[in-house]
Amino acid sequence: MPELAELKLTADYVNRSAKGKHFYAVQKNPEHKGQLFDVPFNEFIIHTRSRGKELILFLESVDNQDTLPIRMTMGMAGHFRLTRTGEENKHAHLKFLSRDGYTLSFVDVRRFGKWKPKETWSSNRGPCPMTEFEEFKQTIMDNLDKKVFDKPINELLMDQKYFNGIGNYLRAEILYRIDAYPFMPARQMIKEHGDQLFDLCKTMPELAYVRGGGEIKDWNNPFKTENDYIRTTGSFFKCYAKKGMAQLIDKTKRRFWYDPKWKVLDMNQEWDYYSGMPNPKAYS
DNA sequence: CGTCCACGTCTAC
DNA sequence: TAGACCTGGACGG
Repeated sequence: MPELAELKLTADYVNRSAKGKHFYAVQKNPEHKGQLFDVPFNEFIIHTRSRGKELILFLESVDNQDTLPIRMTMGMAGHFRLTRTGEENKHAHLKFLSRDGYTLSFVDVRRFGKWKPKETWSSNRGPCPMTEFEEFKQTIMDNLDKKVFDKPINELLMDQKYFNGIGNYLRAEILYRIDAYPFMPARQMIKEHGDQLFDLCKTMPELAYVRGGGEIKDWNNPFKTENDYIRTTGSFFKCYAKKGMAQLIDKTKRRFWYDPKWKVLDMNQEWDYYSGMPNPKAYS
């Protein structure tokens, strides 16, 4: 999915696709459980912004100043596609029809993506590490005494309240680049390697963004040019799903990829005898 | 055919 | 802290 970089690429795609178009209708696939809503305008334009793993579509009336925001998340596979009207993808669940015969569709095979009209950014998600870097750092520093920072850093990185936009591949790529035990308590990691950790929470999504979404299977940056391929030779991924890396299923049932030098050999031991570091289980 | 796996949340015991 | 929510691709028999 869409993690931070893909959300930003999705926003770029929507802005570019909708540019100059006037839309007049919204349709929902009845299969989808999402809310059907009316757009109270005869004609509207669409623009969008992303923040972490959220995106807001702004439907703006052509006739007056009214705007209807739609808050969205992309789930595991959601994205937008512009097609000729009538040629929409089988899994297009929310469609905006334009006067010149095109449809901007929200396509989502697994239907984990969601939308909610009249809503803007969720209060339970923190600032975007890429576009609101100072606020992102400050929010964490202001809350460092909270109990949630006792959790191992590899688990806390998935917490959208503090790391909005970081997902399963980004946490692996971020922690792989820090020479420290990836299961240590988050507070300790932030105290000892905070500057590097914060920087990586910004630069890894930036790198994935310029490389067109981390080159993840099923996600292709529609704007990628031949020059981008040349400029970005080599995979973005050094750790996630790479042969030779260590992996384990974490407490939340997600697969965590990490440097085998920190390999946990016995999940039942409080201290890992190979790395000499505390076993992640000791913190769960 | 079957089982496992996937870039993420949600909510119900 | 299990499951629930979904489809489809990879791979095994």
